[in-house]
Order: sequence, then structure tokens, then C-alpha cells
Amino acid sequence: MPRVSKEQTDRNRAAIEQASTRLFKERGFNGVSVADLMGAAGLTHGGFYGHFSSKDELAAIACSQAFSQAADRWQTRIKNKTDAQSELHAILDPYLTKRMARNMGNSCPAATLSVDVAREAPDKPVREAYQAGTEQLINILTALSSAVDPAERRKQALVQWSTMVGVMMLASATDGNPLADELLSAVREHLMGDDA
Amino acid sequence: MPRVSKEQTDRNRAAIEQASTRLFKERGFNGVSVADLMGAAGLTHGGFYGHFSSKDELAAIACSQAFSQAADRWQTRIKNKTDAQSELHAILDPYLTKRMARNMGNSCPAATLSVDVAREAPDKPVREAYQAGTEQLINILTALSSAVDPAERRKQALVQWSTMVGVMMLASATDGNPLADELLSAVREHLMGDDA
DNA sequence: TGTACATCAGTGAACGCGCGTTCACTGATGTAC
DNA sequence: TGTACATCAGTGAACGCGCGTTCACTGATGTAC
Repeated sequence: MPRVSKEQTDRNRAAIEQASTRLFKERGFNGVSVADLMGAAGLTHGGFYGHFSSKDELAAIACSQAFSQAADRWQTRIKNKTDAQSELHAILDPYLTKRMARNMGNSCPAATLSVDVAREAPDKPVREAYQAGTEQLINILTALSSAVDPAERRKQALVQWSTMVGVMMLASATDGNPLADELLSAVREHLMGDDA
Repeated sequence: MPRVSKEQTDRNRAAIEQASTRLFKERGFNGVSVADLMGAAGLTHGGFYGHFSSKDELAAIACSQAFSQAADRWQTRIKNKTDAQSELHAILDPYLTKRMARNMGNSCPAATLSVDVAREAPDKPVREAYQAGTEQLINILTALSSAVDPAERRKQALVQWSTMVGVMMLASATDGNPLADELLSAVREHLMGDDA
């Protein structure tokens, strides 16, 4: 029953992109086949190249979308907060959780995609998408820094970012082990003054 | 010219393990084929199963070896140092470098293998090897903590470890971009009081 | 508005390729005398 | 110590399979009248 309305075509493309954003984070670029992606969008593999020129192109799109969605979520959470400290808390509280560590498909793209990106050739389109997305999130963190000097604010954000991403990756890899909880609560206490 | 002396057999097996330790870190478990590994050891793919029962088994061995080699390197570096602060410096100074970020095959297994391990099924043998290896390195860091209370020492080490691993992963993914240097020097300054 | 037809989104078979694993074979090593 | 032979580490063809990508085809959609 092929040929579908223009609206349905757009919805199909969006479904492929959304599925890839989740699945690439969950299983990595090489851990998901084109057929997997199309199947997750309710389609068959052959139609893929009507939407994208290659799997690499979609990887870049998915990477962009993953970071944009994360940035949007952060922006939504810090709305209506009155000071930088509670804004930071609004971001970190849902971020530094076992739930996020366990569910890589819904968690931070920096924790899940960084190694995949690092292993890609320098000319692959996904690298640019990653750089731009990373800057987006770092800029949000920089705006919430407690330092005064601009250079210090940025440095503080970069260190915070490293710690956040590192602990999520380590907690994912040690999921099911008490160490995962230890890591998360140590970093929560360190970054949020949280004792939970 | 098959059948080789027992000594040569042992050397061949060690060469396969050493090659896998480097290549798995560099390209991930799925990024290296059995033929690649055997080729790197100067052998052909067919002989693989004379040494190992499966690629998964070798992944676990390689993971163990990667962490043990890292721990040995750390132990060597902190020898002859007089205080905890210079011991920590001896570990961090060569760790937090662009060279390490760029050369994933020779760098920290936690930065390169964590995501691969997180994506493995819970019953895969590589997970146990990862857990044990991670504890090894965390114990070394804990011993160098500046805190007094044992629980605080461990927490400090866990946060430090998260930051170290996170920044190496981020610097690898942003290699070639100024952000990679920014990340490294921000974390160097934060963890080592270094201004370089 | 209704009809005739061109377009083209999606299908599924097929492509060449590389994967993990198996296996019959080889010939130097190790052993028994 | 020298010879005859059994062992077995390594070889390379072959297995079934899944990959990314291509393409002839289909039939509902969109358009021209």
C-alpha cells in the first residue's frame, strides 16, 4: 500500500529520526541497523534512502536532535526558578539518577555518544553535530556558574560537565552493582550538596 | 608451517591478548573483528579458537588486562614519591593530556570501554572484569585522598574518578577542536592546581 | 466537482561484503623407543 | 643419541547470517483538465 500523504511522509521521517535518537544512544551507531531503525518507526528498510542519503547522515541528525532535546529539557526545567543554584539543582537532580544511568536511550547524549563519536573518522558529519550540541549544553551550565569572572565561569562549567558525564557513564557500566549507587550519591553530594 | 613450539604458542596467545587490549579500547568490541585481532598478532583468524572459546571470552580477558596494566602504570609512577599530593600529581599529569585523549588504544580503559560494557548484556563475562578493574583503580585513588574520614576518602576518589574519566572521554570526542584543550586544562587546574 | 493520469513513498528481493565460528588439513614439535 | 611416529598450533576454505545500499515494482496520493 505504498505512496502515502505528504503529512504522513513527514510523520514517518520524524519517527525515524526520533527512533534513531533513542536507539543510537542505547546501542551505539554500529549497534543499530537501518532495518532496526525503520522497524522501530513502523516501516521497512528499503524506504530509508528516500529520507536520508546514508546511515552516517542520519547519525549526524540524531546526534543534533539528541543534544537539542537535552538542551530543551534543561531550559524547561530551569524556567520559573529564581536563582542560579536552584536552576542548577533542577538540572542535576533528575540527571544524576540511577534511572538515567540505566536507561541510556533517554539519557544524556554526551554520556552515551561521546565514545562513538570519538571513534568516528574526523570527516564524518556526526562530529560537527556533536561539537555544536556539546557547546549548547556547556553554555547553559556556564550561565548557571557561581563564579564571577567569565573565564572562571566557563572553567567551572567544563569541570562540572566532565564530572556529570563521567559519572553517568561509569554508573551505566556498573549498573546492578552497589558501586553505581556509590558513584551517583558521591557526585550528587559533591555537585548539589545532596546527602541522599 | 603449522605446529609451533610451546613457548611460541604462549607468546602468540600473549600477543593476541595484548593486541586485543589495545584494539578493543581503540575501536570498541564490535569495531574489531577476530581476523583483525589475529592479524595484529601476526596470525590468521582460524587459530583463534585454539586459544579462546569465543570473542566474548577474549573481551573479558582484554578488559581485565587493560585495567591491570593501568593499575601497574599508576603504581610505578607513585613509587619514590614522598607525599600523597605528589603521588596524585604523578598519576594525573600524564593522564590528563591531549596525547591520552587522542590515542585511545593506550589510554584509560574506563574512558574507552565503559560505554561498550554498559551496552553488553548483564550476563556477559566482560562485566565482571570491568567491575573488578574499576575497583582496582578507585582503590589506588582512595589511598591518595586528602580527606581523613574513610568514607570521605572514598567519596572524594569517586568524584575525582568521574571527573577524570569524563574529561578524557569528552576530550577524545572533541579532539581537534579547541574545546578539547579547554576541557583538559580546566580539569587539570581543578584537580592539580595546574595552570598549564 | 469529477475523472484520468502522473508522481513518488514505501516494499521487499537482491547486491557484495564482512562477521563469528567450524573444520579438514598440514607439517613442525614433542615423545617413545 | 638417533629414528619413527603421534600430537596439535596454525592455516584457509567454508558455514550461515546480518549488514548498508540499490532497485524494479506497486498503488494511493496529488494534479491537470
